[in-house]
Amino acid sequence: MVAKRIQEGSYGPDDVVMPGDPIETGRLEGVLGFHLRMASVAFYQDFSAAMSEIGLTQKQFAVMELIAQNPGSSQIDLAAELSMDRATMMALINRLQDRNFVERRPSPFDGRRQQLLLTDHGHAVLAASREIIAAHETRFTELFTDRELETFISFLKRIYNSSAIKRNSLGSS
Amino acid sequence: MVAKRIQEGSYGPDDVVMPGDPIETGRLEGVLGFHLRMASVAFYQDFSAAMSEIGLTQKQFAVMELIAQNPGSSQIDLAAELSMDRATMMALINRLQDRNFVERRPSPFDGRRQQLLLTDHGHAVLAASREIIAAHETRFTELFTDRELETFISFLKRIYNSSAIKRNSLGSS
DNA sequence: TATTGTTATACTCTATAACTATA
DNA sequence: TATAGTTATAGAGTATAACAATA
Repeated sequence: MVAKRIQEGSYGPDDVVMPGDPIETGRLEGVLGFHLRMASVAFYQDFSAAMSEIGLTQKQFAVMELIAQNPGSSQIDLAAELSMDRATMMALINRLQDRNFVERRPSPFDGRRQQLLLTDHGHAVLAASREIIAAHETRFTELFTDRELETFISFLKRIYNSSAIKRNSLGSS
Repeated sequence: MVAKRIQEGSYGPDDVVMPGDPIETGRLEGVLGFHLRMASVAFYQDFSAAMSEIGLTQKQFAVMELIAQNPGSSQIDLAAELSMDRATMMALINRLQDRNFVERRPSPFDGRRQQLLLTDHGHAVLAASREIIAAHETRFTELFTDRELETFISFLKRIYNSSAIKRNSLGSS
């Protein structure tokens, strides 16, 4: 390690780390959002590697599970459930439709809506995905006891069910 | 609610959800990765809203904190620390450099490397960001006791420090 | 007027591949 | 040969704005 006598704008040769020095996380160590993001990235990377053959992303898989569980639901419904934008969901569904995983049908109840349904192919892909994802999940859940996992998930839910976002958002237009 | 008698490929009018029906998460309820992603999205959205004026992303902020803590470190060092790709880090640093937050200097120790440093402006922006982010963090951390928070962070670290990714990855080329 | 879908646009993150310079 | 940076390219998520059709 090298002594760091850092003052803004004045770095001398002795003030910088040397090649090979370990990176110190410093202030980030106490930042919940940082650890959450790192964990999310780790999960994402393992998911992507596991699903590389099928080629579904986490969001796409979640959407297909939701459509399977709630056939006939609309893009707006799913977007709201996943905290996504309308236009983002539109693009996501387009990709799933292009691959013949998902079908749009005009809603008989509301002319503005489209019912979303899985195709036969979509059901088959979802079934195959579930197996791969079960193994992927296990690689992480095995790091915890059942009780820890329950606590962990309750903490995560506390984050995304909180009203922090609404309190902070400006309501949009 | 509507009875669902779902069989693959055969949906009748009574097999679908009605407009207004709540979306059920179904199988996703037991998927750790789903809850982790939802929490991460909630954090991300609050972060973005809070930082809209400054316009730093979570990753950009983390990189600036790491450079502040480890002046002179290289893109490769930071990329490895944050589980990012070389090219991704390159693009990220380019953006920070274009905004005059970060400076690249040829390393005196290794001709292949560039030392990364914050500019004076970068230090000022980082200081302002820290205050905003402290408020953002509090909106979530106040949902937990100190002890819960400690447990929560230890769980998240267990995820991203695990060897699950390496075990699953194909080693790349 | 409000809602849903749609289209267009733009930025960021992510990753791969290939190239250059250096070790 | 391996490493660090660089460039080009591409796909995905994210968001905003604007428009059409419908409620």
